[in-house]
Amino acid sequence: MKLLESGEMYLETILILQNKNGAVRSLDIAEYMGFSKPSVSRAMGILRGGGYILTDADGFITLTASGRERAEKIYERHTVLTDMLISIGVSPETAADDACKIEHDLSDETFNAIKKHVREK
Amino acid sequence: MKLLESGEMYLETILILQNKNGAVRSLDIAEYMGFSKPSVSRAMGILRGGGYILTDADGFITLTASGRERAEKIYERHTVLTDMLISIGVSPETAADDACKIEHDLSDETFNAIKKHVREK
DNA sequence: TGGTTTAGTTAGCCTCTGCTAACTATGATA
DNA sequence: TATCATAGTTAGCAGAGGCTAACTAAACCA
Repeated sequence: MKLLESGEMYLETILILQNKNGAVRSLDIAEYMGFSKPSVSRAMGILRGGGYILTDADGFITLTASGRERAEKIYERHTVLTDMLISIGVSPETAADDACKIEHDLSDETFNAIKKHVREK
Repeated sequence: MKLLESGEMYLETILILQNKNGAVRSLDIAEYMGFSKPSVSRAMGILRGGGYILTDADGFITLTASGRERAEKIYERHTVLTDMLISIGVSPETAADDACKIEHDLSDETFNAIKKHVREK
């Protein structure tokens, strides 16, 4: 099952909320992302179907191993790209916004080159 | 009228083909982008409606002033981003592919910071 | 003149990913 | 107990942007 950009955004959000609050519910995700409950509900169904998350009887959501791996990959991209942009003079807010937009699009080759470049500065 | 990412890709392609061949028809665009004729036909209708292109009686397509401005802006982003990625060690082909994906997403602030950074190296 | 190729359009389908409206199920409270 | 709030789901709409099938219209050729 191929995970699209929106799926990656949801996984990343789950990881962020999990690190911040411990437990994550659909409604937290909806509030954080500014999306409606049904949008999140459907997305969770897709992520569940793809084996990226588990939902317990009380509606609490956890990442599976593959979900966590994917979420952490995207989150790493987010932080590295944001830092890189800030380091060349972009304002923190814009840097985070733009990192968010491009973190899903870059090839591994390009991302690794950027990461290496940032480290060597 | 708001131009979306796909519209920018079409405008950029028209500019590239115009610079390469002089005259541009829908079919050239379809072939270059790997899209079907109807997809291009509809996109040209939208660009025409937005005042970005003109089509003459023989089906030849030209950019209006605003279309050219927009196309050149994107094309500049494409070349600057590609060069930047190559300069940090990304292979030319991957650099062009990734530039193509992110050229539409970056804010002006971020793009200008990247451009400045490339020039100062 | 009649058939084929070429270019473009029209109609309509599909997927993705937002949305609202309305339902269900559960738990708390008056 | 009856009501209300909270969380999630279901049904169905919208728009962007691909697609195929099938049509039109012009040009070219035997």
